[in-house]
Amino acid sequence: MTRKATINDVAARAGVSIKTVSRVLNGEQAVRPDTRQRVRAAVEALNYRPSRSARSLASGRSYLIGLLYHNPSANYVVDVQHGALDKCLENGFHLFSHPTDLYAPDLGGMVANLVHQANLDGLILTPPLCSSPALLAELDRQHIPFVRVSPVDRTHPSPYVLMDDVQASRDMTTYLIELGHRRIAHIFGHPDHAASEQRLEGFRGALAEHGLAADPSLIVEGRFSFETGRACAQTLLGLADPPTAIVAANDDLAAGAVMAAHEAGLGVPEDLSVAGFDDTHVARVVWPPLTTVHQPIYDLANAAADLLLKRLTGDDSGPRYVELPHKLVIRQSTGPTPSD
Amino acid sequence: MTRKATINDVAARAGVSIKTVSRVLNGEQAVRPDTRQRVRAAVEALNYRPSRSARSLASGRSYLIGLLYHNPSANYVVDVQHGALDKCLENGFHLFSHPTDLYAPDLGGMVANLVHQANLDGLILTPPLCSSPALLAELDRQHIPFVRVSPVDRTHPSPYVLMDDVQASRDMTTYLIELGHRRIAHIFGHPDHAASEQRLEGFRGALAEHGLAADPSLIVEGRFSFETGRACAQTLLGLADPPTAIVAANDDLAAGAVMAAHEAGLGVPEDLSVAGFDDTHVARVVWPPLTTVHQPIYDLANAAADLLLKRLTGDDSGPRYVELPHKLVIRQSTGPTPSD
DNA sequence: ATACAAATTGACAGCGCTGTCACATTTGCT
DNA sequence: AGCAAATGTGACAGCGCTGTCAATTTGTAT
Repeated sequence: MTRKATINDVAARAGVSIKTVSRVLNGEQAVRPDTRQRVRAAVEALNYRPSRSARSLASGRSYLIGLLYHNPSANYVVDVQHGALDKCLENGFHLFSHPTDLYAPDLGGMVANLVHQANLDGLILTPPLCSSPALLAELDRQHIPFVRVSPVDRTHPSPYVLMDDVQASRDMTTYLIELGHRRIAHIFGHPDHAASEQRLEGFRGALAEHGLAADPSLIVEGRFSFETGRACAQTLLGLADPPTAIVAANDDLAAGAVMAAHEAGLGVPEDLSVAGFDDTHVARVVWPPLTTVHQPIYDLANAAADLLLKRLTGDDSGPRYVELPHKLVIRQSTGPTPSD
Repeated sequence: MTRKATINDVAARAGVSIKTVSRVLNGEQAVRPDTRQRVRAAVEALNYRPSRSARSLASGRSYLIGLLYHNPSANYVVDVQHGALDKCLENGFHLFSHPTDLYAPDLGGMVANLVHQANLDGLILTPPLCSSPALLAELDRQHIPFVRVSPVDRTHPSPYVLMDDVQASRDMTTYLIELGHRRIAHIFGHPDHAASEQRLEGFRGALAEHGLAADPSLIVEGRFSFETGRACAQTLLGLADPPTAIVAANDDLAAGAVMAAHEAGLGVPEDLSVAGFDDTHVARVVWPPLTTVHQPIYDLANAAADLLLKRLTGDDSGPRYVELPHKLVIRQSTGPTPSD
């Protein structure tokens, strides 16, 4: 292996100046097709890769974007990472994933510091970080470009991608109603995650549409975790008139609810239907496998990265936001109303 | 917000040359304490952060290390990432996580290309990548420094961190034997993952130590997945003389086995004990929660990064490898032999 | 052909840092 | 006190690329 080729080697081989090589590499217009072709060939022949550091030092941009998350679900995180990473690599960027504490006293400052230290060109914010007003404000103040994944506040001018949580929840609830359920409970997600509100809203909407009363005792607040799901379900099942179905705000909660049913000697779905949300790994690893809403996490992240990169490269022609479709995944944790 | 401070600003403020600032920043010895102090104060006052690109361009190093994985378990991946990232940040490095296809035709070339393109200073290899001879050979050939997490081949000269899989498996099996089990099955992990062999070895060792015969029909090969665990357990439970306990090579397999037991109408642990391995999220999310071996993934990755960074910064004084302790986590999926 | 605008291309100066090497200052000894 | 050996410090030349701006070539309308 010889020394790594530099732009000078390419220029020499193509018989042009380094500036022209630079032009070709950066897709600038003012290069004649045959010159462009010659440069491309030289790049190919030398297996030349521009140095990120040099390019970054000279241009002021780092070709690095950051993905920030504060999320207990490893599957969510990994899917988001892959979606964003693939798009970045496709465009010659790289991705830094970084766990970030939503509750940090000076969240905005921390993040801004991270951005400067690593010299990031932009950020992808996932829930619940994307709904921290303090963070958004600080990023705006420092002119740090960012996109949001599944935000709730659609008024902020930054680009975002999302799916329709309200509609997805409404669909799921409707599905259960159509199975014959009348007493349907909801385990609320987590107060920090604005999506929780939307899932509740969809739940209520479906009930209302079908003329079902919303019994307040059938709405209990979890924390997006297995343990809280279990506790909430225990509460629900201990009611004088317990529900025959539960719509949980995510899969972990649903898994906890399934466990509580088992513990109470109830069969799922014979005695109790349980629906999850997100279609994470867990949904296929509990017994019975969960009926859930498939959230296109990879695609959301991919689209988010796309939106951000377009901004960074000065292409403002595209849309400011992207909405991706959800899908109901019917598995075995839901069934008809118990016939007793 | 004014323009970001550069090394020149710091030097001016401290009344020294930029070279001296550079010395202080890089912990070089030849600087008098009071000078050092003055520089530190200036850095502090200006909230100065060296530019990664400039430093990297000038020094040839990138202060970036890569974490490569090919692993279906998101929890494993996320834990490894955090362990490595924390250590990197602690040392002014950054971490670049990258999924990598073990089966890629030219794995070595792909990785070498990635390393050059992103200009990585070194790599952390997780299983099963760390046991690809072709990959190791190519990295050696290109003089790319790397450390391995949980390797099996201890003869390769690269540093590594691991826990004792054989002993852990032996401990788990012994635990089941002490609960009274005599017919104990093993669901083998995945042929690509060398740890599988070790877990099998520990299993066999424990049996032998207690004078128990190893019935070949009680050892079935899974693929570290929920689905294969379920299928394997179905096979085992269909045997004329089925086992009363199963030691699975990871938690997903164990979760699948639990599901198979449920489907067969067997209670866990009343009729069948099931033990997992790794103590991932899944272990707490199935019913009943799994008895398993806690693998200190975060700590392993942290130690791996430490080993690598020490090498990179020229400190060869430390050990070449680190072994971390495992721990049995007893939950509710295991119990005494059924008394029938 | 001629003049002029437009399209291409190149020369060159940095970007902010580290490595080299020369110079200045101290220290340890006789 | 006097000198060599440490020790501490600075000047300066890049690292490989992009931005600026000027120079050159090409195309087009006379």
